[in-house]
Amino acid sequence: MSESSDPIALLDSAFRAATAAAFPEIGDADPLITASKQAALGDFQANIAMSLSKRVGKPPRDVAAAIVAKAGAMPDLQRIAEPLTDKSIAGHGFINIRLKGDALASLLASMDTPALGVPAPEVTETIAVDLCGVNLAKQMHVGHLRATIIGDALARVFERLGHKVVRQNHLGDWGLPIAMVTAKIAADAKAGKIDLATLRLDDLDRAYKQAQRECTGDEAGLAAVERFDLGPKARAELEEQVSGAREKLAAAKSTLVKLQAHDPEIYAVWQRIARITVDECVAVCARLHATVRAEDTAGESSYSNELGEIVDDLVNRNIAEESDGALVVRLDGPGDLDDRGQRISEPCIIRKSDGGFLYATTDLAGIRRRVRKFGASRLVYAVDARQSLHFQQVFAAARKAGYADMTGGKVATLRHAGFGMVLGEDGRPFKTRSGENVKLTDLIDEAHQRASAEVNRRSAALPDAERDRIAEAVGVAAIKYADLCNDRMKDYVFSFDRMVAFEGNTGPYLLYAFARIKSILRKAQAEKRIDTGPNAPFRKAPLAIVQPQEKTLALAILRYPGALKSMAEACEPHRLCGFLYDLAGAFSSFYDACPVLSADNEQTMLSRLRLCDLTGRVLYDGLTTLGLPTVERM
RNA sequence: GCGCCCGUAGCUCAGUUGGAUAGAGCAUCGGAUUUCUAAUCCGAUGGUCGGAGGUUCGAAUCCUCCCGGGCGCGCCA
Repeated sequence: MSESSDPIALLDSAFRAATAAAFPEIGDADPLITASKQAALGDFQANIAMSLSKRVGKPPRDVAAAIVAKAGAMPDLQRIAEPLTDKSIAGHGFINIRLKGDALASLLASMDTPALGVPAPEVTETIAVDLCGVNLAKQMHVGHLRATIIGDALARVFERLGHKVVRQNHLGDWGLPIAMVTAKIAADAKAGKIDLATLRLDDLDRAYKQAQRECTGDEAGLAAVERFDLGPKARAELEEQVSGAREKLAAAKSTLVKLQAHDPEIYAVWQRIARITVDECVAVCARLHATVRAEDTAGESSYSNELGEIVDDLVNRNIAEESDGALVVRLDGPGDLDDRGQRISEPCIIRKSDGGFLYATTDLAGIRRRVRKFGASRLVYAVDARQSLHFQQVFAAARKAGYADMTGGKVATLRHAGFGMVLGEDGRPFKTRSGENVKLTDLIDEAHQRASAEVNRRSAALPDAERDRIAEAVGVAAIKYADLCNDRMKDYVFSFDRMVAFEGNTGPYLLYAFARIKSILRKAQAEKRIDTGPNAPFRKAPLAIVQPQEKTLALAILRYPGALKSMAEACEPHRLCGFLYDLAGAFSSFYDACPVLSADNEQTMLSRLRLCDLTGRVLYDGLTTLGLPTVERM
């Protein structure tokens, strides 16, 4: 068992022992160690005395005094904490704890490894992360932003903690809407209107929308005309429109049949459309600094020949039943609870009365594949919060069907990491002026452009090509951090104007802190002739934690492993964002108050240089785990 | 009608297992650069934590009810 560098863990075990010694009748009790909110009171506090007071029948301050008497005498605690006395007890019975500078130094030193204090997982899991979720023949737009950014960040944190991650881009590439656009493209190609070889996603996007319109007849309008007898002209126009739409729809349905039968001509067109879509999606994700590769794509089409089998299986085992001609899985039984232990009154429909399958059927197949084929013990879905009920139904149905059962008797954890909407500054869903969805490429372009203006102004001396790279990184970091730093479940307001300031709690602020550290290291080498290579001696220099800013920085760094764990457990990237912002803030204060290269003496300089280096590595690691790009200077 | 999510400073948001005087950023005001990048730092102003009850030594946090906003709810995805 390696020594933990987490002060809370050390204090927890010490105070646990002290409490057991002071009150043997209680046995094991959580000492309730937390970081102090106010540095003036201490670094950490133990809140156990208040909670124990009633159980042992003594006033909280007396309980605290008894624990302090035992804890103060423990060698383990004496080594790391300032002496504990009655003065350590404050208020109702809070025990304030202050760590010694040299204890912080040795904790930092033990964390100063390539893993940065992050322990290997007790069990290496395979975790499937559903992310991105694009549709065939459609440009990635702001609706895919969060699914991509959040899903990628979650995938990264699981990987960082040592798990195996399977990314699944659940591509919407099957069904009638897809057949509509495929029919249109196939017809246009046959008529020589378009060239499949040079077709681009923009063309497909337009064709998709047009196909949707062409297949949608104004049946209600026609009915109204007939009912109210609004004249032969209106009637004729509507009849023509409706019959045209009916024709197109019939053509789409026949295309769907051909597609499902892998008709060579139609299937080739469809494959071409899929290729164009996936290539573009991968390219946009790369610009977003999100890892989504072509091989991470798992289209709905890839499940198409499993759906019948799944439905048969559920029917044969009496899990699904008929209801109004459709097949449903009822989920209102005692064992069919959602994540919060609530009963789900709405059944999960797995087959329509016309025999067609639904997205719930596909998602069941997805769960089965992820658990059985990939061996995933955890399934995480970064999908819009509005699909919450859908996922609760599908999860409950999958559990009922045993599709989440793993070999060995355990049941895979199914989790919907839902997220709120991206809003414009008017508080309504973020759209362009004309009401269209904002394309991600346009979003990135604008952030890049706005960042360029700043970079050109502030860093005019850097070469053009580097300035451009920095601007793109700053823009992308701004977009991603703005998205990740809020509570996932809430809607958030997207504002270039606020983002372009690049001040305060923003992605660029974090990048800036990192760039300043890199700058110090460059100067150390260039001007002080200090070796800053991978095995440089300064990386083993004794750390001296003396100034308040050094202490605050040290305490922040030590929280890193816990911050990663917390983000992964809650599937909440904003926890790591908060940590990184605290760390960057602690560094900025340190930077301001504690000269590094011009420190009073050599030891101080080397200690601070090592502190900078460690901070820089934690920042880099954390930013990378969130999926934010970094730059060496800016 | 039922269900889910949300409501914290002028604005945008944090707030850990229930813990001390509810915190940041932006905005406003005032300071800091002969010294490692001022995209920075230090300080000030700013609060009926939507409301009312309840549980508790202690509630923004847990429970109940109400108000307000958003989103869902059997054959779209």
